[in-house]
Amino acid sequence: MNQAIETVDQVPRAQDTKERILDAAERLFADNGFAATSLRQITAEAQVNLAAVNYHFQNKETLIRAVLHRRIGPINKRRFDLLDALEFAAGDSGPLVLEEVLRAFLLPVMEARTSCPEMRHWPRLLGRLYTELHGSLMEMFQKEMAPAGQRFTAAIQRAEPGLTPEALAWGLHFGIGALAHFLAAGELLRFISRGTVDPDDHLEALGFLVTYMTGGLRALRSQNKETAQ
Amino acid sequence: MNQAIETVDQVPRAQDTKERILDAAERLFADNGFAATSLRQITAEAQVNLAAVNYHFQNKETLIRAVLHRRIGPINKRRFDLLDALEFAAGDSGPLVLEEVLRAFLLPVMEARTSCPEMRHWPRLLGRLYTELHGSLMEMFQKEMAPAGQRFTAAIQRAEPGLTPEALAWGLHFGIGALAHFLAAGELLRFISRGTVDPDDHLEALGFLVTYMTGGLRALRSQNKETAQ
DNA sequence: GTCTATAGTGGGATAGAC
DNA sequence: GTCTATCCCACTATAGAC
Repeated sequence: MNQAIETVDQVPRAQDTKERILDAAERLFADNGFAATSLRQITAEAQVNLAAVNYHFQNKETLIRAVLHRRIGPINKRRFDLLDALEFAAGDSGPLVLEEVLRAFLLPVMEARTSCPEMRHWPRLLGRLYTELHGSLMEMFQKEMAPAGQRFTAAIQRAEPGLTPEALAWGLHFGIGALAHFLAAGELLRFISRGTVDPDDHLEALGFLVTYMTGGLRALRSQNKETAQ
Repeated sequence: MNQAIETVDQVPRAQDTKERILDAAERLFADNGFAATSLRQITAEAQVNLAAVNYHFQNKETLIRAVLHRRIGPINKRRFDLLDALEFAAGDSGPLVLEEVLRAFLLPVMEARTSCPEMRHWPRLLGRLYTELHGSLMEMFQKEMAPAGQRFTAAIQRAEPGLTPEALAWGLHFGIGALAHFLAAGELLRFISRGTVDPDDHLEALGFLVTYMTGGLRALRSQNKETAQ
């Protein structure tokens, strides 16, 4: 009742304009990509005036930046919480388990789609990000991801000491690619599996991806031992 | 000498207009993506009149289709030749080696960049393809890739009989993602590895990717055994 | 088959009233 | 902060001369 006092007849304006723009942009960018989404589509979906975009954000690039920035922090916060718990449990000298480290990295992205509603577009958005962004946007993203990259690189290193830094970089890159491709083009999986796999079951996907990445990284570690002579 | 008789002062017109458009489009699509590349850029680079595009191809979508179609055949031909050789060597009942099957699938794409000049943009183009194409274009690509998909799925199945069809689909999907991400965003690898890895060395990449995919698929096979009870 | 010219559309951005 | 109206630009596609 209370909440209605100030918003009678304002149903479509319940949220702040700025946030409504971000919400609409997030969904459209995720579904259609950055280049293919026009500001007009965004303002139409947000039920907001076209000029509002240029008022609240200077231009389209800054809007993209804002859309990404809003989500990166919470996702990485969750990652760090999970990794903190693993490291605490392992103590100063105990071992870290590769599967669990990878799960801590991947779970926040996977669960985003289902757990909290306002996060549900992030996975697809992330999938698009890697192939569509260039220049300053990519640099901005790399800067925001650098701390997570460093902490998880170190954790994987600790879990699998046999991995050289080069092999770890390759493995991480391949894993991110597998993740991004699944998030952006999960529907292909329906085709590949002839309908027997449901790509919308993200927890199942998490299990398969953790297994796959673990196997891939351990194989890179073993190969390295062999060629080390 | 002979070849100059008819082409004096025709240096920029040495090639057929249609093919020059395809060449320019291929490079620009690979570098900037499909949506972000304009027909004007293409005709400018091809040193061809703007209207020529709509004369030789009806519209932009058909041009994209033609660019893709021109390369898929030869790549898959090479794949089949390599797989034929493996299957011949293995005979009717002998085993296939997973590493070799994957190498037969990946080598033609990797070597495309370096071996024959006119193929050098295909890898990046392929990387873009999976995340940028929709609807009819994606269907067309799937249709052209279906035979290769079926043959290699069967070969992997033969190499690793323990893999369930579902696990194989997941593994293949992840592997394609790793490949596409490497091809489209290889520069990220420089960043992740802090400059110690050169993503332009495609033969090195092939080795790492074969190892990674092999390890991932074998891990999926083992996991399946465990959960089979 | 190749060109010029242009139609027709939709985009990002802004000026200026309210 | 919000709106209308509009500028200016780039794009795809086509018409029609040569």
